[in-house]
Amino acid sequence: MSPGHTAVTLQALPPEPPGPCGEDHCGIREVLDRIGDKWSVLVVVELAKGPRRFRQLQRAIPGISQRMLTLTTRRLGRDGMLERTVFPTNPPQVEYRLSPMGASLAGLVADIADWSRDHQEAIEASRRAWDEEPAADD
Amino acid sequence: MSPGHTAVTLQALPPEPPGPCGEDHCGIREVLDRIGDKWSVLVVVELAKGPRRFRQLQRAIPGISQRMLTLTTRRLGRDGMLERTVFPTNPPQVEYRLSPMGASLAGLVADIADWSRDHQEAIEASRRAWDEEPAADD
DNA sequence: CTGAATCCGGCCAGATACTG
DNA sequence: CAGTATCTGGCCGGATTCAG
Repeated sequence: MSPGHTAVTLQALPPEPPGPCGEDHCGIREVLDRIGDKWSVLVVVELAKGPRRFRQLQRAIPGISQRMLTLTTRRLGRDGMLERTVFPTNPPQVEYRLSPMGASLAGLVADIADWSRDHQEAIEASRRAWDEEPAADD
Repeated sequence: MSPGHTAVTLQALPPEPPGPCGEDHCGIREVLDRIGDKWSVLVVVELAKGPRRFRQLQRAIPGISQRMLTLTTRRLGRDGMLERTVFPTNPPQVEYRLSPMGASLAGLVADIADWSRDHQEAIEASRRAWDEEPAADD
């Protein structure tokens, strides 16, 4: 992608794809893309407990791969949710900690967690009822 | 996948896959799987304004396909977030409206939207800074 | 230890056509 | 109008390997 590259004859691929952003859900998409993925929430929750190093994070989050942890921390860093500090030791150590905005996000995640807990049983009950009687549209 | 199939000689693939559910983020995953996907939030936001019919929803949410709207409403219905009412008219009409729990979820989504609005600019600024100077690890 | 790079399989979403 | 069925491509996530 050369930056100085201006609209050739590429039959102008739709510049504005499907922008369902007309009223009150504009920034939601971006935030949900961040916290909605598989691992970001877990990283945020873990970092809310205090600064962690790369390996520490990986051990604290069972099942995450190095690749996914790298991508997740990078994206969170790009969005300003966490700060990365490199200690030029040997072996190298990198510390991750939530930025103020990241801490704020952690609070939001905590709210979601509370809501989840409060409704978890109701949701599971609803699913069971739905799965058992397919003809019952509630 | 035959159900009566017990551990052959497949060098025992880990029976407990990746259960990162040990402390406070148990039900979060399920809720995020619901509101984290591409369309559910938009459907909830739209239904928060009042009951809608299928076609109405689709028109209110640019870019969603029939298939995705069907799947989204079905999943939300299975989780008890909305109720479906069929009017045996001609042509048939189906009305969707948020259940009490769905309305509660809408409140949560509103909180997320508020947070998103409050931090949208900061996030974009962070991204711009990140994208322009790759060497700056903040 | 902390990453980057590559390959690859599965799942999800979009497009399309068909039914009641 | 309200859905279902099928095909298909893309993206994401996991495993592995290489580098600083």
